[in-house]
Amino acid sequence: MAEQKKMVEAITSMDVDFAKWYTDIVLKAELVDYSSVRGCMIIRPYGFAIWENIQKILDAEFKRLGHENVCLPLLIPESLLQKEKDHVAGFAPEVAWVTHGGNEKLNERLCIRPTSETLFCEHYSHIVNSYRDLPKLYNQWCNVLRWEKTTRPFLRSMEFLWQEGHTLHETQQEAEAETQQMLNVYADFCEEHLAMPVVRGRKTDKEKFAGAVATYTIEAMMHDGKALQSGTSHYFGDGFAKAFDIIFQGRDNTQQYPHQTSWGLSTRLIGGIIMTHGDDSGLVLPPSVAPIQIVIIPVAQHKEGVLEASAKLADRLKAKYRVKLDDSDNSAGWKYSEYEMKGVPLRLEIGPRDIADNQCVIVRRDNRQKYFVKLDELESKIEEIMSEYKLALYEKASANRAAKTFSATSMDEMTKIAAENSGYINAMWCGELECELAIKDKANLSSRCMPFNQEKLAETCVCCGKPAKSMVVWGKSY
RNA sequence: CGAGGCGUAGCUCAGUUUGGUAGAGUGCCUGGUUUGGGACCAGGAUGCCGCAGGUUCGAGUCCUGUCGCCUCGACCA
Repeated sequence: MAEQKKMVEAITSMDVDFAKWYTDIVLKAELVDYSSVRGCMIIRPYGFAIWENIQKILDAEFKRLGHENVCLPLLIPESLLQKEKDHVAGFAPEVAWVTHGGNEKLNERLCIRPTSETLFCEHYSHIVNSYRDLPKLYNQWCNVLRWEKTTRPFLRSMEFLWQEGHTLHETQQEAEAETQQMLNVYADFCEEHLAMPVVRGRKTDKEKFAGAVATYTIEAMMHDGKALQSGTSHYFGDGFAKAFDIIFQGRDNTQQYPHQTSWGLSTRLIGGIIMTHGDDSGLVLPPSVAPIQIVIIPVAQHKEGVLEASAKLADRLKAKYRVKLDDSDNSAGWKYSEYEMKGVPLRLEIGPRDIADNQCVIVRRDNRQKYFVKLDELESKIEEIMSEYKLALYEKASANRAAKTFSATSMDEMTKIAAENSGYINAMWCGELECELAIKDKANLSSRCMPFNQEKLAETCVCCGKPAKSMVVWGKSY
């Protein structure tokens, strides 16, 4: 493994100040710029390209599973938002209101969507009449706004981009299966495309979505041991349907309420990618979503034939990869640092010596390992290196998670571990809110989820000692 | 929303204690030499000192207010 040396003095080291390291990367890799509105970020081309790649992959998967894209309004009338009482109670503190149209005060305030359940419900109530109209499998890619108190680029911005799937089903079983299916779509996407291992599980009642019967989540662990809720999928039962009068005539000729789901994944995930794979030289991107997968850097480019050879390689690789040839006047060393900052998975160097030997040099972003590759076998070698690279990212992230996952069977043990470490603590729980609050109070940990992969660590609740109902992953979250 | 920190050149910041010509590094532009890990030389451009009031002969500096950003808590995708 090549020596890991910090090349870029401009970034704060992640061990010194992880939060600062994060903002340094976000700005210096040109993912975002701050805007003049608090908490709202400008997503720059390089950052947006990552999102577009995420979109492309997920959108294809949604459609493969039968979902259709739609576009609903940005504004929600207050009366509509108010219809489901748990939902409005959950979101009221963080909605922004439009009160005027031009100079005229509106009769009814309009809320800027924090999420679109209510809009989908209203629409569904118009278009669903029969079981033959079901299921409805809609999704939209859009922006939403939540009046957040503390904001950070990607991780928690007031306005953010996401997709929200909203589906209606004839039966509970179908809706529950949809909820699980979509959670797995997210989880597989994270693991296969983003090289981010996730824990799949269910949220406790305290942590679940406002108005949901059940909320499922995928939790990723960041490099500093904190958890990031990276995607959620909710089962609503027929609560929203009742509140919004969505009624269909069933196969048995009776009036019935459909069962509903929603699921979402946001630009927050980009923050997750940064904090999962990044290092002191900058961003480290998984190939699936990297805007540039291979950067070609001509060495001694003023010498005859170098630029021509570089351009030829770029054309050749463009058939299969997102490639950039940097023939700017900056020195080769400058370019190395620049594209490391930007997390480009592979760097291809080609100079006079390589041309003479009919080869090029390929360098991996994650460990700077160098490969001397004959041009005849370029594509096959790149494929090999790329898949090793991707695997290495996944393994590094898994190793970090394993090293920072603990378990506890008593409160003393739990508080001690929490005080000395950052990470997940697995512990048994009785299911009572009281204990959840007590754990927050004593160990400053919140429940991240009740994993589907349960392990019986003890018979009793870590907090109260009463019989335990499930194992919970506890931690600190973003 | 609580506690703390910060707003001066594109960026990072010094200058504020003790009021008196607006600074450095980096980046940017021009020309030349370089080019296998952020090159070098020479020349050049760039400021409503966050904003609004006030004190003063004079304010980047003092006072009041206000807006914004960052960090840590509380709340949340």
